[in-house]
Amino acid sequence: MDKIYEPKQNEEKIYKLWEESGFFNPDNLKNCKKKYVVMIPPPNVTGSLHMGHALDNTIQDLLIRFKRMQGFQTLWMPGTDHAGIATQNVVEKQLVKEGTNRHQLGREKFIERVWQWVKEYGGLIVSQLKLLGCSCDWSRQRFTLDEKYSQAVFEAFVNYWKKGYIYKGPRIVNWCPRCNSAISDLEVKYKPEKTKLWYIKYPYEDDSGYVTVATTRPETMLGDTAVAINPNDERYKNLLDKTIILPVVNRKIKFVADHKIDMTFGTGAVKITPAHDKVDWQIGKTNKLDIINVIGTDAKMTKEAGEDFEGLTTIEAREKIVKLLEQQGLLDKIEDYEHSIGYCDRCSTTIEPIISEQWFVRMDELIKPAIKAVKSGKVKVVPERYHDILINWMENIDDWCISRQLWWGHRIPVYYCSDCKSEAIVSQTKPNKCPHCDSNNIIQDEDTLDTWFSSALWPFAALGWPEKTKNLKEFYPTSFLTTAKDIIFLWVARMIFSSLEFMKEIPFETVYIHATVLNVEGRRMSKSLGTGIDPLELINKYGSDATRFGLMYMTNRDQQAIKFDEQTILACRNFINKLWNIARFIEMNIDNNANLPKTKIEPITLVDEWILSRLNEIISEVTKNIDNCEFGEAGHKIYDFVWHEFADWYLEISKTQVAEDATPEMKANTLVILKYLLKNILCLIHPFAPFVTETIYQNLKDKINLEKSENLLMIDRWPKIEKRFINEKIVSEFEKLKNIIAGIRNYRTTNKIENNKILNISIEDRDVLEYAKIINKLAKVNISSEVAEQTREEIEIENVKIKIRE
RNA sequence: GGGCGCAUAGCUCAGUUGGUUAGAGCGUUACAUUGACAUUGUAAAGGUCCGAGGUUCGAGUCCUCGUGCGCCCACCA
Repeated sequence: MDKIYEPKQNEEKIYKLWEESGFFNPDNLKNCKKKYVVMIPPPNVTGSLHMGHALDNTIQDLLIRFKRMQGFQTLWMPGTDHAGIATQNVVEKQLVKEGTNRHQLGREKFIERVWQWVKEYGGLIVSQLKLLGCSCDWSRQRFTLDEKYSQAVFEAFVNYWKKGYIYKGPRIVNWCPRCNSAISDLEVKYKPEKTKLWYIKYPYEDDSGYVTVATTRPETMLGDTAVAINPNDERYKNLLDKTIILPVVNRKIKFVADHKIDMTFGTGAVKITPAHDKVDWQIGKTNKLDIINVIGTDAKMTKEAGEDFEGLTTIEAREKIVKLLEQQGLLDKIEDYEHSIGYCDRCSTTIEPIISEQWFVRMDELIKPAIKAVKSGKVKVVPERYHDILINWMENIDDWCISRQLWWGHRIPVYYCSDCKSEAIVSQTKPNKCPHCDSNNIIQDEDTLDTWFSSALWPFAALGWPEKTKNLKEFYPTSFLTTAKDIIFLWVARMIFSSLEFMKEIPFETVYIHATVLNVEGRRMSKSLGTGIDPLELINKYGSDATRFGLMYMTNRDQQAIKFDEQTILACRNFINKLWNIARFIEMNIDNNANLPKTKIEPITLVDEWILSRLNEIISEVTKNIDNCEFGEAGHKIYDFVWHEFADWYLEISKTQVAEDATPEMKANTLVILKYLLKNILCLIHPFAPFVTETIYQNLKDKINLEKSENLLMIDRWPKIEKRFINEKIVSEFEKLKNIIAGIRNYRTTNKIENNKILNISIEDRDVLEYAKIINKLAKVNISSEVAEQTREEIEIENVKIKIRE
């Protein structure tokens, strides 16, 4: 074994060894009593490993390896997501570079192009997960646009349709003019922006005055069809019957009363544009107002906006209208104002609320069992605080807009007859002819489904649903899911209700929402801002194990953010190396004493008993910590125990126990304990740092195993707690000895005693004298029990008098 | 507007049900180098536990208010 552990020389080799062993695949794990299943949050096929993935997947691999060693039949199901908008965007950008676009290419050719891209680059994230050491069952890997998976998606759609949950209709949606598609509420990100609040006078028809409305978007007034006030507002109570003349357009509009109106904002009177504002749309609906679309899908003013405005951008129209109002003396005042404007999560284009025909899933019925499952704790949410957040969202859920005007994705399985124009035909496959008129002039709906519609089915569709596959039967429901908090609603909630709908069963028992990895300044890691740290660089620099261990070391169960500090990874790299050298030291001692085979553990000395007790306490605590998602705590305990108890104390003291003057019995016993400790430590560390532990194990398995064991550490048994070794009294007694040694060391330093000088001291305490050999070695002293005649100084540690002689 | 989280050493964080002298890693300082490891060892310095009030024999820990930072949700015209 080399002096220093070199990750690069071992990681690839070891990963190959694991893969070839077949034990990532649960079918090859024999004699398992229970199952443990984790579905990977399928990364976007366009993705490249970032810090969030590194954390997310380290947690999953840690648990899978932990459970596998505990004898569970473990399945970690991998896959990638076709990621509608993201992937389409990537390929569209390529096309722009080539001087063309998707419309020139046409739908079919474009999709072909995307598939080509996926085949060429889609495997990147998977190869990166392997570098991280992920023990997924790659033989089961799925892609959300696989043929079989697509069938599941269509099955789900048809199912919802048959139950009356799916409807198509005009509704106000968040429209991204760049993507040329509707997006769901969850895909809109809001940013505060400084703007103006324009106060506009709307005159009454009878010339008796005017009502002033305040707006941030004067251009939308072209589509106004009412002015709303709060029914309790005294100021407007007697004006409700008045007819208003909408300036510029000169349309007659009326007052409506609605409780949604905040009397304290602006003038308490609000212009209502049902076609271009969500609230207005709702008010329009309850009051049966006309809808006038003045902004088109290209974010430009439409024909309905009038010929003076048609074709203008919203900003141009705004300027023109403000000018007109000013000329007509209808602009009351302009105030500075700050409010939030919505942007497309994918491309940061300003969202335009417009009315369009979209497909929706009615949520009121579907969500009920999901709420129940979470409330009852059948699905356990960790950390606890997300429980209420999730419930609250589910209880206030809106219908889900599932159609996207994209080409890359699952095309909506709805067909229309071009001849008889009868109602839509919903079918998993394209019908040969129209059931009404027998025409074979059938066309499919142009839209595709929201990517999250398919991801929502992941826990069971990836296992083969709707077919009753062996996989589905064996591995559903799953055990654990972990993900970032930003997709709790987008994904987690939707998996829960989809699973309850189609499987009549929860998708996972526990969902763990881990922290977000921020940089050390507490900012979001972002590629475009250059504030990110690339986990692959860390793996390259410090090794996969150090990266994993470091990430776990800084993760606390309930924390919401991790301020990522590279120093921790460095510290963990050193820890990995420490472990390596512990193994080297033990190997050296085994080799030096090859003539002393022994397999029974019989602690002789206090230190023996102490380390055995401590190890078993640590095993017990770490096991509990991991089961409770307390990965950081488990990591700290392992780190501290291995380095600062086992290496610093036991290993140092063991040197006296295997020294030449030690009895063969003492030597043999010490060796057994060293082997036992090393084996157990390797097991404990393996889920955190699989490569180095497996490397050491492959080097030393024949030397350190006390009983029959597996060829791979990966499938070896998780340490069993040996209660007989736990002894608190011994531990506190050893603590006393440690303190005495530390006290003498401290005396040496503060008195500037040269490092290589052996200090003569006397101790009369008989209990302490028993450990004279150890104290002599570790504190560089020479203890004598005789009463000292010449004493330079007397110190007292732990009630033990220590006389320092010349 | 509603909700959640955080604030402890120069930096990143632990601190369990309130209980002696508040801990760790990194960094800093001093000393140590041929037998596991300098990616090391030993020791040290370093803290008004954000502020104010309260409960208590006792508060980093519990309560109230405030300040600063971060996050989420919402129909902020």
